[in-house]
Amino acid sequence: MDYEALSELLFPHITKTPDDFEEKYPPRQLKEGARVTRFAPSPTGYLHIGGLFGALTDVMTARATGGVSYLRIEDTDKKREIDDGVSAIINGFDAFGVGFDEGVTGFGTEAGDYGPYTQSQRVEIYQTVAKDLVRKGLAYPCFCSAEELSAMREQQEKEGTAIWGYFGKWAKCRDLTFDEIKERIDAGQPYVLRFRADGDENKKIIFEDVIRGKIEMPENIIDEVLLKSDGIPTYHFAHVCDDHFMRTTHVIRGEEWISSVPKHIALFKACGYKVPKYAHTPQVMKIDEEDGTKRKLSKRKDPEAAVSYFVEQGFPKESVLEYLVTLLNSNFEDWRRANPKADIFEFPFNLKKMSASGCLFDLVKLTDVSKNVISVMTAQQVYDNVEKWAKTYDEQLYSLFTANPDYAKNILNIDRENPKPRKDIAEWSQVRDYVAYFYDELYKPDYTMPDHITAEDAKAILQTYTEVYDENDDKDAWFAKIKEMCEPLGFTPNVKEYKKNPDAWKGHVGDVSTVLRIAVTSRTNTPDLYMILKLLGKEKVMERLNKTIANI
RNA sequence: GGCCCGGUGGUCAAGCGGCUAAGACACCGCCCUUUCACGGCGGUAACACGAGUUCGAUUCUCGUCCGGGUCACCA
Repeated sequence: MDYEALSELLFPHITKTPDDFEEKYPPRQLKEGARVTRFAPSPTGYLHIGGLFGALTDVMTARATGGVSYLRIEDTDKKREIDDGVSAIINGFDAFGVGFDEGVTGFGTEAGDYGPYTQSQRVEIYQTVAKDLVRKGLAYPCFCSAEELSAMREQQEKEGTAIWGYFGKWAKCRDLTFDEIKERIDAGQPYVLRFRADGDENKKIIFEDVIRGKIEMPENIIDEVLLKSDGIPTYHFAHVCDDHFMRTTHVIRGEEWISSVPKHIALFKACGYKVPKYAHTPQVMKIDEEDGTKRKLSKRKDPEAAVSYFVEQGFPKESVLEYLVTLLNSNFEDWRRANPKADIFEFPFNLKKMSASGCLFDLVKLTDVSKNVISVMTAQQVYDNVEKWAKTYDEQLYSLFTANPDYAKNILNIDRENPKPRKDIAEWSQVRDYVAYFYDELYKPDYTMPDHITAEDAKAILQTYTEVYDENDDKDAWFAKIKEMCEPLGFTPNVKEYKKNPDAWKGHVGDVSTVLRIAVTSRTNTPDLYMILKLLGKEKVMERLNKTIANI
């Protein structure tokens, strides 16, 4: 077989050689140990939490080693592609402040010297490499139809062959003569380009996965499709060409790719390229509500898998990132305690410390992380975040806040500057309820008093308070007045005294405060009541006290 | 079915041949406290199972079981 002639027959339009691209994309000049990583999604839907998880792994690996991370769009399957797939990905990352050093940066824009970073624009590269492979006798055209292929597969299942696929005696087009090929091509018969595998199924290939250690698998014997009938590469071939010419050092991807590593290594070797290091990450799972089993988060079944879910719920981006990094490297939480103010991307992330087993996405833990994140924000930061969130997700809250930003900030600042700030808020969507009693528009009065307080006592407490209430009191004076009220009403100002002798009193100062609290906020639990009264102002406080007295 | 990955408390996880088997979240109790929250202290709770190697296995090997992945002109 004259492979040279075959390569010209198949790729008459390709005039470049792989060397031209070697020159165009020279090895990167980076310091020792710097890693080049990439996140390579296909634009088939919204960005989901697993994607964020993977991208974070790429970006943090590059940052921690002084390397480069880039975003490559794998749009080689036009059937599955959706219209705004690329923007969904870009916007998703933007929303979470995850930035790549190179690659696609927006619709039709990109940065970096190793582009284009969109596979559909790299067809010349793939075909140049493919032509070279044909010239070397390492690839051949295959004219088998989809029907023939599925018939082959059925036959293999029936015969119980250990391996399914296009190989050995099943590879009907493997040894076609030049004339046979030419005849079919001239007849316009469609074909794919297949790799001529030379692996031995009885031999093992061993590679070192950065996360999992040694993995041993049978050599690849399948004549994998390199170029589809439209001349577009398959994932496998594009992966090899792109990660070579983009000079990727570490291929970080989901564990579903482990089984195709022998294929990829064989391809890298056939092309004469250095094999990159592989790191196969664990999958993010969830418990299936129906059967209670652990399973991979699914785009279709799990709305919370979409990154937009967290945006809608109002989780700050920092919270989601912090939580995800605790999943990535469990020593992150220790680092965070030691470096409470540091930027998350300064964390010395280590791929090797990643767990190999799949982890459940734990919303409860996220909530805890988020409360901590929000608790150290300033009132201004919280306000800005809430304003931005509410603008799209809670119009009423937005207009209440923006009508009087200072009032809102003062509310959000209650107890916030304490050495140990409160941790009430995990998601911005909770703010509405948190501030409800500060706004008449949101306030739902509820005059229910605790069971052990009679209506008469509650009325007496409130009546007395209206008489002594002075909005100019400082906190000490204010509380002193409440204590003074106690004894004449049959309550003790001393909680310990009450516990010692509960039968002697109707209750203690805490109960008096509770009545007051309920009258003003309709809640038994609130932050500092003094500040609440202060912010509400005399007029509104008196109004609520009187209404409560009238309605108990 | 073949091949591969994984399996430490409810969850995330340290641990790499000898430990009373860390820590975080959740849960429970106590303390602090005008409520709640915060904070402090304490508690319940785990090495899937069976062989083997070894003086000694959570750690190494094999098998079983369970969970996951993969075997497309999808990525």
